[in-house]
Amino acid sequence: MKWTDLDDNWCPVARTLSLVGDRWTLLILRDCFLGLSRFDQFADSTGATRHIVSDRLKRLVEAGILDKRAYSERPKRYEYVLTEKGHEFAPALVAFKDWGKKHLPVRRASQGASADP
Amino acid sequence: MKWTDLDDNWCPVARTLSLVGDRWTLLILRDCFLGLSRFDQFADSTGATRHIVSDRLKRLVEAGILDKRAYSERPKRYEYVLTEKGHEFAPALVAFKDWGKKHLPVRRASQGASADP
DNA sequence: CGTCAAAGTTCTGATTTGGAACTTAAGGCA
DNA sequence: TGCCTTAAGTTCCAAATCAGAACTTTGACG
Repeated sequence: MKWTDLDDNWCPVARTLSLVGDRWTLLILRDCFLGLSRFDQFADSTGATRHIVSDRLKRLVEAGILDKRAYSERPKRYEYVLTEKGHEFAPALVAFKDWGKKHLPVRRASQGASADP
Repeated sequence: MKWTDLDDNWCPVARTLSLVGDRWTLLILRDCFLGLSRFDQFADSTGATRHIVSDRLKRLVEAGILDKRAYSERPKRYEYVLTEKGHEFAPALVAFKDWGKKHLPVRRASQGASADP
């Protein structure tokens, strides 16, 4: 079974997963909530390949979770920002964050600041 | 980058995703909250292949999210139940459910009952 | 004995991913 | 002018993962 087949599942959790149920998509969304908005930022921050970033951004825009808009006309440059629908996804990421902080302590520092977003 | 490399990321969301950041794992967890506990139930309910179910249950048990225990000695038969750590994952699934119900209405009935878990 | 059930494991071919290089369209600078 | 840089992707191939079906094991049932 392909995961996109879940999009008409009776269960709302399954439908949500058909859209955002993979790690890179969710990491990109996390980045959006942290204020990142550009292609290279997502690629650098998540560690996903450019190929994956491209694909996932496309999906998120199609789904109406992100809005793709030009912030420069010449040369054409785009940024991705959360729509209202996207913003409403916040509780899920907060739940992930809370659970991770409580149950998955870091063993060693791996990268980035130790800020607490 | 492999997704298991996220397990020591500074971000708790990333660490959580390194463990449960794939659709089948999250669907299996949903099933646990719905009261399912056996291998074949997970396979039937999620539509994942037995191979995947086997792999994901192994991970979840290793992570201390599920507890594997025999409910029959002869023949040996096992069931999987949420640990306390697993139960505390509920808010994340509830957030997914709420978001899905609000933003992803079903277009056609695909399977199962229309209950509202 | 033959059949069934549960819980997996194994096999093979298809799909997805990872990693790196390449493209396009300017801008800066020497 | 020519060369370097940035941003946002796309393309390529090898490697990893997945889907689907069949097979295994352990015992119960009739």
